Amino acid sequence: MVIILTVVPRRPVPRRPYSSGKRLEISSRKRTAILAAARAQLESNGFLNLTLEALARAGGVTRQTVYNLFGTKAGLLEALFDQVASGGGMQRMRQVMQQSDAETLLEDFVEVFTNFWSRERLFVRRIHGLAAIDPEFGAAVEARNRRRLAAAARVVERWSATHGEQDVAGRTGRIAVLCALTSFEFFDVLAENLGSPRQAALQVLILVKREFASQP
Amino acid sequence: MVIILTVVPRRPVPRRPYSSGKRLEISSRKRTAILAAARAQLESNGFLNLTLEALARAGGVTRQTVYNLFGTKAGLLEALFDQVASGGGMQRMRQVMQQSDAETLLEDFVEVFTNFWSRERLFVRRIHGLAAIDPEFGAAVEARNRRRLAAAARVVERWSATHGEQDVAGRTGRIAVLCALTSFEFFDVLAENLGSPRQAALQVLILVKREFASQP
DNA sequence: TATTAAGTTTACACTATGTAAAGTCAATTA
DNA sequence: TAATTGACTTTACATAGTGTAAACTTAATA
Repeated sequence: MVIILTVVPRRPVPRRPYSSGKRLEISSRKRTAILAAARAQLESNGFLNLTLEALARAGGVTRQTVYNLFGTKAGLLEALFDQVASGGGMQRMRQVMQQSDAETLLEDFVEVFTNFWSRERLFVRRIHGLAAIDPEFGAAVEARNRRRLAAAARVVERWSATHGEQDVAGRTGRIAVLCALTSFEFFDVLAENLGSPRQAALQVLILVKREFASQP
Repeated sequence: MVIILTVVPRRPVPRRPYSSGKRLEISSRKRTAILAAARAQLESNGFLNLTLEALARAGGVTRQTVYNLFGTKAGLLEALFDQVASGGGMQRMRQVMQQSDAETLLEDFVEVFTNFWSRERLFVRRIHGLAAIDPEFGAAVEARNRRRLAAAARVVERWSATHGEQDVAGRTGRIAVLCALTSFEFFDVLAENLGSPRQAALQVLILVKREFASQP
């Protein structure tokens, strides 16, 4: 007869409330420090040489603390990804989409992305690279791209409504082109070849306007 | 007193010739099998889950054989990269660049790349992704991109010569745009959004032609 | 002042890369 | 045909990184 003992709870049930405060602040500061270190490391040395050991050292904590805060390496990257995306000006998208004038909407749409790609260029390059080599991670990034596609669709529809043109086929094509022209990958290659992100942003706007001025 | 013995040579100097033949064939077949397995693995499961152990199993050899043949994991990837690049139709570039008619040259230039990106899409995506996350590997890929930039420059110059237009500033801008429009990254995003590589290739050609028809 | 939770310390299991050296065996050559 | 050769295997080991577990430390809180 086999007797299986129940697992002993590691942390006893608390018998009186304890909502931290100062301790949570310290914890949060460490969290921020680790994320900052991860970002710097990722941008300078790339992903393959990014070790949690070095990260913990740079953040002034132990490797175990990193695991306590983020669970796994992938979890840490996700957290970093979210932090940059939310803090990087992507929330301006909402205001922009409220824009009523179709022409201004288009210009602002382009500007929001070229701005973001420009400021977070190295970081986004690494993240998208990671998505390209790893299917699992790629799925997470693809979800965000779909949101951009949806936004692009609304921009095109707004445009078509005021300019009263384009059949459905032409419209979907235009959405795809707008999406591709405002993609990070296109921006990055363009910036590389033109020598500066500023020039690339201008060029993207020119190409987008040309696309919308064309008659299919 | 410490006595250090000299290292015994592991493989004695051969005292009679021995140029294999059939054995080299077997070796070469195994090499091919390993590369094929690496490619399949890379395309389906990505880079992070690519282990030399699984590769060796798939190729029907030992892990040590992989090391004998390719040195390291990076060496194996380089070999695979070279194999695909040389065998994938990239050598057609030379013929294309001989083309005298500027219009046809431009069209063929675009076609060579969209063809290649189309056929080797997943593979190139992984390789470029790897270049994006790892600075060291990135340098190797960048060298190839510079070659494409040089080729694009020649195409633009040929065009400007026959069409007798464009100042130097306009020409360098056009080179950058041509390069960006024919880049893999742009093609990949476009194919994703349009639903097929075929459509993407057509769209790239349209955009390139529009760029060259424009007056700056 | 006892309790609580965050963080540290220490230890371990597991996986993967890379190196080293002895052993196997079929193809080659004298 | 028999010794030689070299590609491959087998076995072993070193190193590095990820991830888990549990006991211990310490400062903030009730």
